[in-house]
This record gives sequence, structure tokens and C-alpha cells, in this order.
Amino acid sequence: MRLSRYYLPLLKETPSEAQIVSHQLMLRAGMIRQEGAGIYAWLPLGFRVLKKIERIVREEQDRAGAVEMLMPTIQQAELWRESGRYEAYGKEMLRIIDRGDREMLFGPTNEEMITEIFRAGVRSYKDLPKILYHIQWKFRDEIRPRFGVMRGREFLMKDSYSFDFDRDGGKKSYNRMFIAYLRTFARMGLKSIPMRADSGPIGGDSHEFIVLAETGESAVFCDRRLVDMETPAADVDFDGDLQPIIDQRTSLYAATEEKHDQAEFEKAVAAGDRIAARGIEVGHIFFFSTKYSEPMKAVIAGPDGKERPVEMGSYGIGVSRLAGALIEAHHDDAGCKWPVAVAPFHVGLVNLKAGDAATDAACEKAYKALEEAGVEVLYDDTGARPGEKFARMDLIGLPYQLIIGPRGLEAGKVEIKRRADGHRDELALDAALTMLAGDVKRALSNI
RNA sequence: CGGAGCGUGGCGCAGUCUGGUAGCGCAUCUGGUUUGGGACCAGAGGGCCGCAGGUUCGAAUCCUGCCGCUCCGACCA
Repeated sequence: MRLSRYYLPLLKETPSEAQIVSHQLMLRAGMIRQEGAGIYAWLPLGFRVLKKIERIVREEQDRAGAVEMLMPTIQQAELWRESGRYEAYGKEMLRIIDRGDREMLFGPTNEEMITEIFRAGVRSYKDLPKILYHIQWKFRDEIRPRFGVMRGREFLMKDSYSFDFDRDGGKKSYNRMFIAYLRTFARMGLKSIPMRADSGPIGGDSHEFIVLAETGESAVFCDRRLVDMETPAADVDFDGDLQPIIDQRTSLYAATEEKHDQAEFEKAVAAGDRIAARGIEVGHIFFFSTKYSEPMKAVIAGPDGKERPVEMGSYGIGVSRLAGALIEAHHDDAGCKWPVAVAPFHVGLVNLKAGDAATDAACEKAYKALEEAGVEVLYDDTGARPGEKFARMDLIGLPYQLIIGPRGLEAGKVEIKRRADGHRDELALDAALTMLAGDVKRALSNI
């Protein structure tokens, strides 16, 4: 993409309403624009990040055996009356009246709808297990939206729902999602720690997935061994026994500040392994058994011919929140520092002297060659001064910068700068192109 | 919802107390000089001062109502 054709409204100054670094940088880097309290438009650069996150989430859901679909944002009140939640949900639900005076709502979540869809199509235990998911916008009329996309009212969420014949099967589905979540966050360059959460009125399992970030909103306490633990590999056998991997993680101490018990922490974790850090909740998984299937009569026949309510779980990932969480985890004073897997572009190409024939030619060559190699390039072909181009590239925070100018070209050199650590290499143009294509490819195939 | 603030060119703000020609910095446009880490000179454009009433010869400024946004608290992917 040529910057001259792109829509990238950058801000030099920090808008006064932004309190946390991810919100500030998303506004400054032209990723989002606020359209109302807790409601944001995703500008081209931010939208690319959102799509990258979505893609990783999707790939890992699919890998774990979940099946994608898409449910609508608008739902009927009728459906929610079946589960009893139309009244129970309270003011957080955005209620709408249509022209026929029918009560509608903008979905805050989809348990009711997926249960309705499931019961219409599945009758027998032979059709189980199933995990269905979608990635769709939700609306929750939060009392107090804040922190940009980290706590918006409208947000993009991946929500999965599992259906099993018995509790044992339900546990297996839960474990699949558990592993999928570990992999999902790791692929984005995030350290995620599963932490036991309130299981709700029905009981069963529930874990929050907390991503570590220095500027995270809540304090977390955990065992260092959790942080150092390796991510389950891509070829993990989802049909096999996942329990040992789960046990390995859930047996170690990990708690957010609300649940933290200092005495227990000190008893359970050796002094050198105690970590007090900050984190952001980006995912939450529940096994809630027959909470919805029972009132909504989603029943299945077992081998004995008897019908019983299906065992369910639900599994959420805050996709739009992750965009903010990623910046909280990866930034410095100059701007964002995107991991390759979720970067809006892989390489920022800086033309130090637009209009200079030799420099333009070298940049065009690099631009075409990289795009052909599958590398996504944002080419700053504008007439801005070098200093301004460098500053704006640092703000946007693409993983690599390829810097080409007349002075270097005379010596047969161009420069590659890595945003993550500031490392620079000077080398010949062709060598630089080969190196970039290789580095990007390697980074994407990692894990 | 309780408490506290704020709405003035695209962004950051001053002016409001004490009514009298709507300002500053950045950004934008034009011309020129520049060009390897956020340039300089000269000029220009851009505002129903959140909205609606009211008071007044006169309102960004005073009064009333409404709308929007932010912060602190209880709640959450």
C-alpha cells in the first residue's frame, strides 16, 4: 500500500480523553475514531489489525474442531424470555422496538440463540459432540465505557458454544477450547495465563485468560513456571487426552487481585518463582452444563432412548479488546511495536528522498519485490521530510522498516531497522529484500 | 446510577469570573529556500464558540432547559 493513497490520519498530540497508552496510540496512529461513548469506527490501519487477530482466532478454533457460523446482531426478546434472561439481564442489554412494536435487542451474547439453533437440528447423542462459534459484534450498554476499545459498548467477540451428551464429554470440549486459547494468544505474541474464575450459579469450570502487560488494568499474581511454560504445539492431538496439559497449568498458583490470597501464594510458590505483574482479561471459558438447555428444552436422545438436556459450555475471546491489549503489551515511547503476526503491515518502506530518480526506482523495485514475496508493505512515498517519516513509522510500529535514500544507494546500501529492539542492518538492496522476505516468513510460520 | 468536570477551526488549548470586532500553537493550502531523525521565511484559507429558549442596545461570556463527552465509584470480553 502506498501511503499517498492510504487513509491514515495521524495525530502528533495525544487526545485528552485517552487515559491509557493503547487508547492514545490507537488514536494517534489513525487506527480508530470515537463515534460515541464506547463506540468506535475502525479506520483502515486498525481494521487490518482486527482482521489479523480475527484470522488467528479463527484458525485456532478450526484447528480445535470448532465450526464457524454467523448469528445476527439483532435478536428477538421472545427467545430471551425462554431462558428467563430478558428480565434478568437488566439495563446492560440494549433493547429495541421495531415498527410492529415487537421487542428486539442488540445481542450482548448468544447462548439463547445458539441453543435455539442447536435444538432445531440435533436430536441424538450420535450427533455429538459439536462446537459451534462465530465472530460477531456485540453490544453491552456498560455503565461506564472507558479505555478505548478495551472496554467499549460495541465490541467484536468470538464466542463458541459446545454441546455434549454428558459431563465427561463437556469437560473434553472445555479442554479443547482451553488449549486453543493458549495457542491463540501465543501466536499473537502474548503471554497468557489461565486463572480460575467464579464458576457462576450452576457450578462447573471457568477460567479467565489473562494476558501479561506492564500497563494492564488488573494486578495478577502467579507462579513463574506458568509464564515460562511452552505453548502446546500446532500438531497437538485434540482428539487425544488433553487433561495432562490442562492439569499442568491449573495446578500452579495464578490469581487476579480480586481472588488473590497472599498467604496461600507464599505457601504455594517458592519465593524466587513468585510473580506479581499486571494483566488484561482477553478470554473467558465456562462450562455451564444445562443452564440453557433445560429451560429451552434442547434435549437429545441417549442410547437408552431417553431424552435429556444437552451439556453446554461457552467460550469467549474479546477480539477488538485484543487490539488494545496487544498495544499495551508491545509499545514504547515512540509508538506501537507490532508482532509480525498481527502487524497491520509487515514492512514500512521509507523513501528518504521522493522525487530523486534513483531513490524512487530503488523503492519501487523493493515495493514490488516484497509484495510479490507475500510481504505486506506500507510504502511512504510522500514528500515529507525524513525525520517526519521516521517518527510516523515508529508511531505506526510496523515490525520492519526498510530505509532507502540517495546517500546509502551511492554506497550500495540500504538500511533495515527492526522496531522490536531497534536493531539496524546496512546491506545491499537485493540482500535486504531476501532477508526481509525470509524474516517475515519465518515469523509467520513460528509456533 | 451517585459524585466531579468539560463542550471555542482537523488536534491541543486561551478567552467566560468582570457582556463590547473570536484568539494562540500544531496541522492544512500557496510561493520560495530546504531535505539522512518531527525544517525555515513570507502569505492564505478554515468557526451558527454543543443545541434551543431567555435577559440585554449588544451574549462564547449572564439565566433556564436539553444534548454530548471525560474522570472517580459499584459492574464487565
